[in-house]
Amino acid sequence: MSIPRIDELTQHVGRAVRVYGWVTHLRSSGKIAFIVLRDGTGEMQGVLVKTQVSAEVWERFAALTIETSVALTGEVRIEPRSPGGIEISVTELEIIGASPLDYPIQPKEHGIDFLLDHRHLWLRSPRQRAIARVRSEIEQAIHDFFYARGFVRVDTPILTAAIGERSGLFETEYFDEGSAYLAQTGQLYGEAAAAALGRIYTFGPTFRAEKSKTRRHLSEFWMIEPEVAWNDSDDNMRLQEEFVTNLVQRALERCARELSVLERDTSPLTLVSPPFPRLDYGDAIQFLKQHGRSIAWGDDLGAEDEAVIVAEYDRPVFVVNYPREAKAFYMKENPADPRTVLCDDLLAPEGYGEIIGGSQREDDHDKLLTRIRAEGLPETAYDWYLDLRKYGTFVHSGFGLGLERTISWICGLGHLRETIAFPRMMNRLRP
RNA sequence: UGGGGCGUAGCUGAGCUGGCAAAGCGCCGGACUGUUAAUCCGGAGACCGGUGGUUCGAGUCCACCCGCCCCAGCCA
Repeated sequence: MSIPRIDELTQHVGRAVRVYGWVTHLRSSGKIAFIVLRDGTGEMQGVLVKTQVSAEVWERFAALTIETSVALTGEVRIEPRSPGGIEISVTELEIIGASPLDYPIQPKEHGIDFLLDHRHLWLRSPRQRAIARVRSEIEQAIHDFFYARGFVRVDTPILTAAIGERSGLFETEYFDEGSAYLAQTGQLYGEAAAAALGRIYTFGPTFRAEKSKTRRHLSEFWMIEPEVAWNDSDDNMRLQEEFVTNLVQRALERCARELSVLERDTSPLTLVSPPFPRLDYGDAIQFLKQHGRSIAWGDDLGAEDEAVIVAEYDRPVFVVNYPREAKAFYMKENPADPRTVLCDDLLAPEGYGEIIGGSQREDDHDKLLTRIRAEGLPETAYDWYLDLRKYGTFVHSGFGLGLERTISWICGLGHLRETIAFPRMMNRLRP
């Protein structure tokens, strides 16, 4: 007897099979009973008729509960009335693992706190499965995109000395070396790798100990950070718009079913194509003033400011060349206006905000050292980073794409916490 | 960390100016041979987040504490 997965059942019509899975739904009408079974690849329905099964099987059905794991044996039929379109006439029903009556997740509304407390079980529900599949598809698309363009994937350390940016760090003891910190970015290591390999990208978890409680922040999130030797800031933005367009297209092509489960209106996504508008920071400030925002040159853009800008366009928007003080120390001074740096933020439409931060990197050794000192950063921690400018400096650029923010936008979600299997937030370390 | 909101049955959630704590889902018992979150009849299940206070009387008013949600900041 063959033991197909549910997504393979159409190849077994007319034959008897055994299918393993979890009971997601039970219905009974006296002498006929239905079991909806889920195995991760799909859903199907088993039907039992009392007069056609043994008394033992009928009694076993009566004992079934939601999320019991079972094996159903019977002949496969095409059946339009079945969820999944396929049905098994059950002749044998084996209970693998019983499930008590208090299974907490019901097919109804629950509060978010309750759901996150039961995240390990919530993952089994259709919406969460759809999001997980979109995430997996986008991750694969990322690797495919860079592989096709000759990029080398480089894995950067998670335990680091104090380097990176200014926001909060998670600290831990590290042998005799004092404190280690969970990485906020792999970028600096990516720059070293770019000098060795030309075009690289990193793909890994990053950590921020900021006490932020918003729909757009997690303590642990995954970031994709390409770094390309000899790319200037314009090359960098062209790579970004091509990359983001590619990911959106991939989701539209390969995740139509999942996006439908998520009730995502895909029409805004179909508009995403290069080139994305580029708005100079100074022009953005002018624009915001004209729209009644109280903002001055030098200020960073707030969430409301971003929303006003994004509302003007039907696709992601670059805001480029911010004032130096608003940005990280490693960004290259803008030759056309030294008050600013060669950088870009990519703002996603529909209120999703920043999904990418990118820049050309400062390749002048002395200017970089001046910046490190001006920010009061520990100079000794950056000696190796300065070496990249000492031994054959090179024009290079890169960016960081927030995976969860990108998934949240593509799936049309209200909060980052659903985009990752086990989200880490300031008040949530379990499950 | 600042501003706003919320906490009532396993879950969701009414409860007005203080006076016997709704309902739905789930669960239990019963009916039903094609159900789709099945339907119909019956049932159990609540020290109303905690501590103190006001009052003849507090889920309701007050103080403090705890927890959560939303917004802002930080950023991806």
